[in-house]
Amino acid sequence: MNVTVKSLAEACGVSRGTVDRVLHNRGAVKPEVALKVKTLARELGYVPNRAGRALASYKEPYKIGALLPSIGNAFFDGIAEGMKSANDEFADLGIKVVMKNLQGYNPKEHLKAIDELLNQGCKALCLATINTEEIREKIDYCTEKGVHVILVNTDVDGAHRLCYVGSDYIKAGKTSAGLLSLIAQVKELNILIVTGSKLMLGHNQRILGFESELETLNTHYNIVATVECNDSDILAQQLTYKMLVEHPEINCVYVAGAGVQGVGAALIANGDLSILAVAFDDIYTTRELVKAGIIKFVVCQQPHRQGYHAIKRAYQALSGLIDKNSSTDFYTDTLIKISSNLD
Amino acid sequence: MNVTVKSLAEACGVSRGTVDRVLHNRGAVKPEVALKVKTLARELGYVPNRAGRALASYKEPYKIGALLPSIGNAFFDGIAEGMKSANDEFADLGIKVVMKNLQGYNPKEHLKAIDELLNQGCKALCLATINTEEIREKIDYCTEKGVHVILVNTDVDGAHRLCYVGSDYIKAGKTSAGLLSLIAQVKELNILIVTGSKLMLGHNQRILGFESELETLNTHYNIVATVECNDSDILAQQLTYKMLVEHPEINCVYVAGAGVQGVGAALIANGDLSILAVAFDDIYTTRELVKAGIIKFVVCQQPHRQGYHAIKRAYQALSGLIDKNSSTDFYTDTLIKISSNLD
DNA sequence: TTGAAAGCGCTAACAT
DNA sequence: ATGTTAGCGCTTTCAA
Repeated sequence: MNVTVKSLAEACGVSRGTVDRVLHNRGAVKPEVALKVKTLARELGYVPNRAGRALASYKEPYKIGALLPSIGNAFFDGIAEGMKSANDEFADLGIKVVMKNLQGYNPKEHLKAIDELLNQGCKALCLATINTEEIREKIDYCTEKGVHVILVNTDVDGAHRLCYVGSDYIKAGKTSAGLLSLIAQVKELNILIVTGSKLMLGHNQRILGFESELETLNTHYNIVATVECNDSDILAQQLTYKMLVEHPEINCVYVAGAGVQGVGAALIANGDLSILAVAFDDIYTTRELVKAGIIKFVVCQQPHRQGYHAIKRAYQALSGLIDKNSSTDFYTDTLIKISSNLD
Repeated sequence: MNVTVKSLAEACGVSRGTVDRVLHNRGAVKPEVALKVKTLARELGYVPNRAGRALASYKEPYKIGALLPSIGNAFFDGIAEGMKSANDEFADLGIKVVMKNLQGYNPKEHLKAIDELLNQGCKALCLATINTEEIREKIDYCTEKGVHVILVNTDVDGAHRLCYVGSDYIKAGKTSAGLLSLIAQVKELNILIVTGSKLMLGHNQRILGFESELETLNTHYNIVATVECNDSDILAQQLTYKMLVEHPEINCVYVAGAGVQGVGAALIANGDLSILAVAFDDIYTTRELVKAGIIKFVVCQQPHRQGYHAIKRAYQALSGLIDKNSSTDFYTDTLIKISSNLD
């Protein structure tokens, strides 16, 4: 038989109410009693029973706030869907997900959105946000207040968060380089890198991993140029086309961020199908380019699973099943997709 | 507010006990009353609350039986681990997984093992078993008795089961062909197929998918020979080596089943590193061959996730959250692994 | 500062 | 054949 609040209370010689107060740090308990309960809980290996908790908190589900810069960015659809299915699955265990959708990466708006989620009474947050000082401070503040913070898809340097759930961007870059080396039939790869933004940690890491693996594998390569398209398809198309014309030696295009559709358009306009173009993530427009053979393969990061898992982690934290110590980062698989295994 | 047993009982004008009897088909209810409860339950959209159920059945967890032919086959380790983590995760929701491990594919032993699980009182079964008539009948019998059957990793033709959880073998074969076509630098692929057994549905489907995709892609190919190694490394090594010597034109080896290590040994002995060898699943020995460049890539099927999901489905069925109609087959992702993304 | 008790949804034993 | 009730583990409110 497992350790329950009741048995723990008996073991401590106090009432269940007192045990509950101690376990949830809501004060009004003599320090020495609190200590006794805490140590005994650890020793006896008390683990809260989810069913009991869910039932008791049924009238007032715990709110989990989710923030996604999803407006106008199809990639986040998958994450949002994953969050939704987790919400449905865990609803009867006493949680409720509150979604907040933003457009783009304006720090002020992100801060405001987080505050709104807090004001709505969210006891846990799943955030896909930006890597700035103010945001980091806000996250630390939440953690201090006892609000569990899970960072989804993009991490924030040095923030005190429960865990990160998302892609391993370095590994994704390496994988891309590995497969490129396998399929390349040229003496030397003359590479054009099209990145989203040099301020985006993930994009930089994809480039880092890419180059490091090319070196590990002794693949002969040469970065002809690196251009920044701000995740805009139009800009991506213009820049790519310009570079292809100016540098006819380019035989490989590496798209590290969004703007894939724009790059595809430039490649089609340019007309040289032997150029090895590779990219990330399988949103609809990218899939079409892979099917058409314009892009040889994409490396993907399971957005649905990221969303699902972020909410699951939040739920587990709220149920007392995990804490800072027992919750490691969760990296989704690095998936290679070619036309034969798209969806 | 959701519809509960209590509110449903009120709506029907009967007691909670009667509603419970109807929902669990344990008789002693007037047919007309039963009908009323059933229709009203559907109309009002009654969904059982897991927390309540878990709590009520806490003393006597529902048993889920799992059967794996895992002895001496490292591939099944991943599935077993997945089952174990699902067991841990759902334990406090009122289930308990009973594992049964067998060696090989002896129908008599499989039938006996299933009977033992039934005798131990399992209310749901997760089976990785064989595609024979007797087994199919046994599965149908279980289903008739109200025991939920989930087939894991390999399906059984025409069996009345709740669902299948596992790989899409056809797609795996296609994916293998697709990537092979991408990396091949020869005019024509002269292929040696090494399969596990022609009696194994999955192996056959991998070959079917493989050939069909090669044709779709207009890849020039020629099947030099197909040999059967009975999933034995020793046999695989002998047969492969013999074929490589007899047919020096072979420039590609397609390993559809187990015995990968044996094929690797033959390739090493043969010494021609330009031969494109591809295989399935990333057990330890296979991983080493990929890292060494002997095997160019493997196509994998997420065994951990299969085990986890099979148990989860069983739990959902036992909780009344899914039934035959609402439970579709679950296909795991078709993962391409090269040396750069082998975890 | 602490204890006692009610109640969440469901099941099963018991009563009618 | 049907209704009633206790109790699973936990939280929270009220009482002391």
